[in-house]
Amino acid sequence: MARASTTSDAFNAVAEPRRRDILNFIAMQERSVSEIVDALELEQPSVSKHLKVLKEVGLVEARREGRQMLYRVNGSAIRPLWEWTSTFERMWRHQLAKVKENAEKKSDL
Amino acid sequence: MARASTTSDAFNAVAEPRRRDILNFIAMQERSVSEIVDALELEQPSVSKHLKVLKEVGLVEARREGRQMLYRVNGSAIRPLWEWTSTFERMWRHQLAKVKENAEKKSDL
DNA sequence: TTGACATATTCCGATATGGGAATATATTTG
DNA sequence: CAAATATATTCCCATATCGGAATATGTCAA
Repeated sequence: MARASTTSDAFNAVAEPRRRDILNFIAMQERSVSEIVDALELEQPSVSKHLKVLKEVGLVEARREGRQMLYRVNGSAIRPLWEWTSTFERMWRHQLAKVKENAEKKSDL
Repeated sequence: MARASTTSDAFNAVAEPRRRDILNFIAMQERSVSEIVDALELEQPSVSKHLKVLKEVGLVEARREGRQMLYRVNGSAIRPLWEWTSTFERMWRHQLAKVKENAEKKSDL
């Protein structure tokens, strides 16, 4: 076997930095392909290919308007990622809390 | 160019489902390699290789105890992932709120 | 030292990748 | 219809991957 396909799930799709850039750029507002091309300074075919991957895993949706295709983020598709990371974020906070606790103990000496 | 290396960052490292399984398993308690092998029913070399990737990106840390190596999660290394996904989680909640709002408007008719 | 146990590394092969270049498709306009 | 604009697809290739199998390294115990 080789590495899992980029379209196998959201985790694999967002592993590519350019795809995260695209998602960031269209997060607040739907954007056409050429707007993405201009903003991120990527080749148009490259952007279309990345969008295809994002669409296959449900991270973006698109609608046509004239000759343009307008892409928008489907926030809910990132949910599994957020949920998974959140369990570790809790750990991270606990660790911080412990460090703080210890620091306060020391300062009591 | 090909796909970015799995060791290029946490996003790529975590794209592999088995590596997430490993992180989940050792999240609450540090574990030896053989405990991971037994729990996840993977080959030992496979586990060692996955752990190496996770270690290279700082997602796990290890210490030796006798012949065993005990691995633990470094929660803070998942932070960037959590932060990135959080921005979209906010969007997701907004969308939900809108849906709810509309549903309430309708029920007022 | 030798053997047993625990883990890490190396070599292999099939596979999917992302960028570049070229081209195809779709839509509007004249 | 033809030309122009916007986007999508295809082909090629260098590269990194994951699993499997075999082997190497490290540590303890007798």
